[in-house]
Amino acid sequence: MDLPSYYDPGALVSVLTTQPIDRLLDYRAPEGGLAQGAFVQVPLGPRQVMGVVWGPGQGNYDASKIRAVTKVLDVAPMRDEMREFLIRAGDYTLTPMNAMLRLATRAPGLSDPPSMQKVYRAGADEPDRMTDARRRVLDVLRDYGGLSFTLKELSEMAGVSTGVVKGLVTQGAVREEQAPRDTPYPRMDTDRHGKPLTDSQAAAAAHLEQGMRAGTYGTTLLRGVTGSGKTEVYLEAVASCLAQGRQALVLLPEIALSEQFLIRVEQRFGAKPVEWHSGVTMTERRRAWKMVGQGQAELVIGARSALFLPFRDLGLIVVDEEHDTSYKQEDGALYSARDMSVLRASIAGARVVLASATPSLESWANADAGKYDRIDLDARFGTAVLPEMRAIDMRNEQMQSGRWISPSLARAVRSRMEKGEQSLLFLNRRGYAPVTLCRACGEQISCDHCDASMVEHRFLKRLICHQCGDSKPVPEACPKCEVEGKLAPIGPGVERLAEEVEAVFPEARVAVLSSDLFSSARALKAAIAEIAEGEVDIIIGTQLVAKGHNFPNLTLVGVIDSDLGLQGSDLRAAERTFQLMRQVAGRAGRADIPGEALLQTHQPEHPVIRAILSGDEEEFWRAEAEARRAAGMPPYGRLAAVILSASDPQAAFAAGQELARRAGPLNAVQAQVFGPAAAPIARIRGRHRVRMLVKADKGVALQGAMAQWVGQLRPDKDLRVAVDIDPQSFF
DNA sequence: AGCACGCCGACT
DNA sequence: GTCGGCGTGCTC
Repeated sequence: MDLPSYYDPGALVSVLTTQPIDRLLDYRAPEGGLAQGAFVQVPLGPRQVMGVVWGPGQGNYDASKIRAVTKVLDVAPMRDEMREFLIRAGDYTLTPMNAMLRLATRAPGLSDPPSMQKVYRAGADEPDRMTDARRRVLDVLRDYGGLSFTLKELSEMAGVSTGVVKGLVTQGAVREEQAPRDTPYPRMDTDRHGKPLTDSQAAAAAHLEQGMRAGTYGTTLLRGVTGSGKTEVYLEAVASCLAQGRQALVLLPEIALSEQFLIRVEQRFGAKPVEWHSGVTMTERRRAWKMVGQGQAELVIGARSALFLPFRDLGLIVVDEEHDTSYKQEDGALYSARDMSVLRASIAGARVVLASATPSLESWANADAGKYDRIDLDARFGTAVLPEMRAIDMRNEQMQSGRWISPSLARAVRSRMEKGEQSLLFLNRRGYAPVTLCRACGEQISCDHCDASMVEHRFLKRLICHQCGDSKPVPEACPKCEVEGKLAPIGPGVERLAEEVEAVFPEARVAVLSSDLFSSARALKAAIAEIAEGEVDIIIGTQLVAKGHNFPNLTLVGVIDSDLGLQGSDLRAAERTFQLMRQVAGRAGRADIPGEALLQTHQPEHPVIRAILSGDEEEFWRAEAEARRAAGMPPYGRLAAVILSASDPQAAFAAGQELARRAGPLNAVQAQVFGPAAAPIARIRGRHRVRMLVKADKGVALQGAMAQWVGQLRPDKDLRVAVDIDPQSFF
């Protein structure tokens, strides 16, 4: 597309706004003209809204009604590369452009004039009387030749009160100036050296650096078992990218964005990188967004939304824990941050590193097909070795009812405790009990708004719906038959497991790591630090512990229910279980003591359990890939889902049936339609959900057909239609 | 998204 | 009579 780079004052331009209007609006360029891609504020009815100059005016609107752009915002214009990325990502995910623009402008106060602050630098005059305190202030300013500081910084550095600085200002020895509050980030020092690399790490790093030097798009799958030093390896690629003067982005699942990780990056590059995630303050967000756009932020460590930052010259995207399902989620748009990273990089001429101990089948298949390079880091860093993994066949264990720790597992834990080592009991279920049943009438307490079962949380003394977050006190009597004292918890959650641990190991120091038990990230960090220092004998944890914490004294991992996630009709269940177990097992024995992982299972001969125990991942992937290929399932076929939701269940279902009848656009591309059927969670927040599934061959232009197909539904205020291309769960 | 316009029920 | 419910449609 050939667009002019500049529009003269009074010229017609088309503007894409963040308002849900599915077309461009024409405006007149203001005094001073407009750059292509400029971020602007424009009048829309009685309001002022944000937009981007998208191209020349379309001229299809009554000229007398066309208004002028109000003002040009003080931020770098959108680059063509970003524009193309938004268009293609929007086309792929069937997301309207205004929603794409909202993703790309998720920083507050972009329309505000640049916020200023007072800064102080050396002045021309000498003070009339020199004192000790004044001397120190002037020394600081001289030592940092020409730099300026805020009042607080300067007085603290000089060790004087702010009054001293003010006094020097009236004397003319210090100058007070206005400077923008959004300041550039410190430069990364790529000459510092990281931890010494092992031979295989050095070889992997060299491979990535060679790719970086090519200066063109390319994706590498970096497969490395836990503790193999993936991070050190990809930080070398980051160093090489920064040394070329290009920007780098490291994406992490939100939960893995820990202080620990940031400190590691700071140690490597001598300065803090830019952070981008939900916890970052408004002012910092705006600063980050602007500086990234000006190329004055070199390295961003962020959650998936960081992918939409306006990089000026992006050279590398690292997607760490690339298999993590939280990369695919809705925040206004349904997109996979992993796939979109590859798209963005291919447009920007950047490299991608997909890092994981347990890659997604999609990435494995892309590497297998030669679309991605692949590097395997198998050697563990230092002396640590992979844990020994064994199954505990629960069919042979003497289990009491209401107990979940088998005698074999208990023996193993006890023996670790005697040696002063730590054990982790893993159960991926928050709360006390997943189900509360009435023993009088059989009623199961479920959420009033969703179809999910309410989970008892005994620490909080409430029943909580894990779907919508609604909660209520645990009732005394059954809400259906009103019999008192007959409600019984069924099945284990981590809280109940903690109770059992206390009964079986009364002398043990126990910590429960579950996201809902910590009010703040700080509390969680403190608990993790305590565990790392050996203050705990037995750790009970949910999925939370499967992500990158290092507990050197942890030598035993017991998986309470390895069968959780094997059953069910979700095609990805096997893959998820495999990944999770490899990761949890990877917690054990990271230091110099060999670890042990014990999986409690009722089906030790299940292929997934066997593959985990054998450690033969390639075999697992190959078998799984073959099954998917035979079924025409992703990544060897394509899927799309439609979720229809309405307050009236009949309305949602009727819309689904209408779509099923009018499948013409899909038939045209030989796609099959399944459904309508109740969605996995058929009710969320009082809205009834119906799901349709579309299956097509790979290589089919599915988006166009889907858009046409869904477009046949006449708009209705109550009915909501969401299309999910490449859904993660299928049923 | 907002906000105005507009066309029908219970109040001063 | 008229205040106000929120359905419908427009915003360059």
